[in-house]
Amino acid sequence: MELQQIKYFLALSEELHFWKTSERMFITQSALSRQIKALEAELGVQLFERSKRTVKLTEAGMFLRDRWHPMLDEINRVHMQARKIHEGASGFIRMGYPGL
Amino acid sequence: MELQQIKYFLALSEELHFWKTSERMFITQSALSRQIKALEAELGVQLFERSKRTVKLTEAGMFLRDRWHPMLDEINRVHMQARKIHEGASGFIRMGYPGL
DNA sequence: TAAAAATACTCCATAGGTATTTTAT
DNA sequence: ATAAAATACCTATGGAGTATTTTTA
Repeated sequence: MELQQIKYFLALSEELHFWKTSERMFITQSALSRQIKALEAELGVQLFERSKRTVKLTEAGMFLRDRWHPMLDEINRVHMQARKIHEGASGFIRMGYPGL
Repeated sequence: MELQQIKYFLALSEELHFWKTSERMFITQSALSRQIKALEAELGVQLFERSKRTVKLTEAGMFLRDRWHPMLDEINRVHMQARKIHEGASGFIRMGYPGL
């Protein structure tokens, strides 16, 4: 299970349309289809019900959408905070060596 | 940034030793070194200070360790819950077709 | 000089693209 | 007939292994 797959899943869970989602995620419909399938296989959880003309979330899919979405936001927030700490730290080092 | 890299990072943040960590994660020291480097590059954040004989966490590294660790636990918990929902749902379907 | 991390090179697994097939309307 | 998802096939990127180099204690 990789973050990229979760991002694909969240996008598809909003669009509920493989083609539109693949465009939005800058991959092909084919690649998206396979990634979603791989995610479902690895989780052992069916995420969508495809009736060949419509795509909708399963109950487990809705559950994961509701949990994963805020988690990815949190990952981004934490990343940004870590950058600030890093920049603060390296800024401090630079201040210690004026002129370099 | 991928979950596998975060797992490598968390393991290394506990061991503070590339060789021991690589053994524990079932990869080579070389692969671990590159993955940590790739993670640092992608985040734009230095995670460890290597003084060629010792490895220690930077301030940003400590921050990320403290945030990411519970997040990965949460991901696992959510996964397990989703499996239960899936099994419940498919179990229910089976109950609707007794004999199949 | 010994222990530990980084690097150069190689190989392979897999993510992604193109083209095609299948299916429901 | 058309729109949409799945699949077969191919390519290329990058993750991992082996061997080697670099570094400092």
